[in-house]
Amino acid sequence: MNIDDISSLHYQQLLNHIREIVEISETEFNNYLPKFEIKVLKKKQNLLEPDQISKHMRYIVSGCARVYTLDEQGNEKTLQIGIENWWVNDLYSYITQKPSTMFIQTLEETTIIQINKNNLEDIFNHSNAISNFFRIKIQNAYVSLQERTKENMLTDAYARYQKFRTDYRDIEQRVPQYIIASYLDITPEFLSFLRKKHKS
Amino acid sequence: MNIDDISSLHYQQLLNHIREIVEISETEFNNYLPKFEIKVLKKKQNLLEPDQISKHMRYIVSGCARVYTLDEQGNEKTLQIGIENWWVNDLYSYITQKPSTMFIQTLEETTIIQINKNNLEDIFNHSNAISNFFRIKIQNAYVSLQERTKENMLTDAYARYQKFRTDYRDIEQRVPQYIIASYLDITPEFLSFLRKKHKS
DNA sequence: CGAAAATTTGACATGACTCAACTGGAGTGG
DNA sequence: CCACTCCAGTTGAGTCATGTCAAATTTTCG
Repeated sequence: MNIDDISSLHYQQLLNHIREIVEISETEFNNYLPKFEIKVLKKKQNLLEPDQISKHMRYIVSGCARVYTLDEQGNEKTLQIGIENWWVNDLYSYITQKPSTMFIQTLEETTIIQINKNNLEDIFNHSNAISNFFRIKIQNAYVSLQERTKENMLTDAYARYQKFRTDYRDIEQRVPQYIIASYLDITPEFLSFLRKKHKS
Repeated sequence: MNIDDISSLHYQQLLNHIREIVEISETEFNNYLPKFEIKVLKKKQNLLEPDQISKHMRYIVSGCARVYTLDEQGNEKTLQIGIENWWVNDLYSYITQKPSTMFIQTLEETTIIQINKNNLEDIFNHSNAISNFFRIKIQNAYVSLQERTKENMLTDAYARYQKFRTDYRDIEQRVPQYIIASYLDITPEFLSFLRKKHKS
């Protein structure tokens, strides 16, 4: 299998992903293909760093990445973790085109497909399907984030941990515990303590 | 001024609000007007209650409302507070058409304009402007919610209170302190304590 | 195998909660 | 227009969830 075959597999995966939500023909999609670019990153590399402006929408083909920031004491706070078929971005920076405060970091060797903001907006003007796809995606992202906000307000750390384990079983096994702790907004020590306490 | 004049003022306000974000002609907008309905509510009335399905997008013309839910012990947790020119909804229930867990409650006498989901989706199919308007609105809502999530993770209760006061000065003066506490995810007693402690 | 990274442990500190009592206004009815 | 009630806000004592820091242990990986 040569490089082009592999690329075309990746694009096929993206097309299938889009087709889970909207209808779009392969020929139409192929028109836009040249605007999407494939990137392969090693583990622990950054797709975005603080003070940079997020210029792309990014889709994970394979691998794993997270969005995190630092508090004043330098502790990491993870806002999002994504695997295959997730989109990862700092939408704040992408939408406003202002400098980000976030890192987007790969947690494994990761392949992404990304598209530049201007190019994507061009596509929005031509394609109702793509435009609808992203509207629905953002809607869904909003709803999950609201669910998470609610969870954070309603339940204690252990309940949140359990929910994380059931909702993201596949993620849990692939990322170190200190990152899960930083996603749950607790210290690694406290997560360790909770695991021990509830071991049956 | 008769009732129709007042209604038309309200619709005019909505049009101006939409025009802050997208371009749309008055004639086009007038086509959709019959689908929007005006409602006036007294203080402390509910626009939505748990187990109901949210069937409308709701725009506040005047007054004030909040979205909140209850934890197991029956404590109120406020997820959103809105005043004139805000949209209030439980998007989870609206988008999925599943039963809500939220109350949407007026905090003052409040006038809203609302539109039924099916009607709004009809409009999406006819009007790129309206469709874009809502895409952008939801994007912005996502970004603010992410900012809030970040704030909650990064800063302590008093910092959050201060930020609330500067970001929403107009809201702060109109809603009781226990509701602000429930928005900040602290108890009213603790907010009272913080205010005293930092009084200069 | 050895070094670095991740996890666990334990002692102690603290931010935030609970509960109960008290204070002070705002609204209401007589 | 007073008296009463009721609700929001305040106070304080005691408690609990979670954090901090430092050291010990285990795992990962070059």
